[in-house]
Order: sequence, then C-alpha cells, then structure tokens
Amino acid sequence: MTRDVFQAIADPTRREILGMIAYQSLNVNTVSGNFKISRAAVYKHIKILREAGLVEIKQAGRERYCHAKMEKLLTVSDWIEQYRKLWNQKLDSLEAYLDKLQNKNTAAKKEN
Amino acid sequence: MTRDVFQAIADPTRREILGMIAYQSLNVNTVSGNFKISRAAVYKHIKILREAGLVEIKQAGRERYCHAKMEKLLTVSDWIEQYRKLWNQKLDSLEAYLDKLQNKNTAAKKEN
DNA sequence: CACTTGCGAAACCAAAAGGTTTCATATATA
DNA sequence: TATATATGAAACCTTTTGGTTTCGCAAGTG
Repeated sequence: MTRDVFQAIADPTRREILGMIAYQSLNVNTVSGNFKISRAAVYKHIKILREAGLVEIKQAGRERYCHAKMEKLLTVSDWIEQYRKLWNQKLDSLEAYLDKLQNKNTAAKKEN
Repeated sequence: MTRDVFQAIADPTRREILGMIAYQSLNVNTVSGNFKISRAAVYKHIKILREAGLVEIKQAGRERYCHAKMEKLLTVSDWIEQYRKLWNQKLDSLEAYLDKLQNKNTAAKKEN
C-alpha cells in the first residue's frame, strides 16, 4: 500500500522516529527501545512510514535496519513552496508599510 | 485549542480548502459548495484549520469569510528543511559516482 | 540441540476522525 | 413582520488510529 506522506508525518511519534534514523540507520528494537510505548506499537508506526516510502528496511542477520528516505518529504515541501510567495508578499507589504511609517516620521527621503 | 499544523494538513480535503482560499478569501458556504460532502463536514474541517492557525474567520454581515494564513506552514517547512542537506548529500554522492563511472569509461582523469 | 533474540502478525480495545441529520440563531429581504 | 440565508453546534454513527497482549518463527549462541 502506498500511503500518503502528509498523513505519515502527521503523527509526532513517527516524526520522532524519522529524526532518530535520519543520520544513522537503526534496527527495529533499538528504535522502539527509545519509546515508552510497546515495540508492537512502534513497529506499526514504522510500517506506516515504510508504506509512505519514508523508511526502507534491510535485513542483516536476524536484525532489520530502518533507513530513512527523507527525499520523500519533497512531496510536502513542494506543496508548501507553491504558497511561499504568498506569505513573503504579505511580509513585503508589511515591510513597505513600516518603511512608509518610518519615512513619515523622519520626514525626508522619498525614493521608491 | 491550538492544534497541530502537521495534523491539520494531513487530510486531503483540508489541503484542498487551503488551496481554495489561498488567493482569495471565501465564505463558508462557497467553500463547502465546492465539495460533495455536507456543509457541516466541511465546516468541521475549517474549524480544525482554524485551530491550527491556518485559517482565520472574519464576519461580514451574516457571512463569515475564511482567510488562509499560509505562513503557518513554516512550522512544517522548517522541520523538513533541517533534513534537506541529507538528501542533497545523497544526490551529490550519486552524481559523484556517476561522474566517476563516466571518467572510467572515457578512461583518463584520475583525481579524487 | 536447547535457549535467547529480534521480528512480524493477529486479536482485541478505547478514543479520535470524518460524515450525516437536525435544530437554533443572527442577518438580510420582500 | 414573515421568510430566506448563512452559520454554529449538538447528537449519532461507522471507520480509522494508536495501543496492548499474545503467539509463532527464523537467526544467533552456549
């Protein structure tokens, strides 16, 4: 099943798992050992992350290592980016407005 | 209640609502009119978006206009950004690897 | 071989999500 | 003022979620 990345990162535990294995892959037990909830619960989260393509699992002996595939976050990143100019715009107007106030107070300068 | 932005954008309907009001504010009825689900259901989504700070509502007569506050997406954007170098790094290594292959094929150059 | 580890999956649960209908209320409008 | 509009909220229902326990099995170890 190919899960939704947006939904996969909606849960704080799952974001924590990703942060945990972002720089170094860890086996399932080590990951779950870092949480208070049961191994089974953590395992389910890992499964969801895997279904979203955010985690890949490779077997090494009896251990399974979880590798983070952060590139998958691009889906989310791109969605957000399309709106960035919107809020930049807003900030720009605010800045312009403040500048105007500033100029009004110090009088003088009028170049735009 | 201050909801989680990650969770607020996890639902596709809510993302659609945001896209719908990103460039122009719309009243509740107009927004819900664009969906097949009931007005009440859409209203609940709007409520969740509002609790996450992604939407603000302003009354105008008997209508309530929904204004998108996309800046709130920065929370998510920032979280993702901290990992961007990770996948860029990976792409860089891939590029380096491909370069190496290329060099091997065209023989010659050996500088690493 | 017997025993310990590290998993994967199933059975079961309570709470949260996402919908629907219905009802009440504040604002226009005829 | 009586009627139509635009909402907000409550009551209810079905699925999903996020957890827990328990069981089975394959891979190392003494």
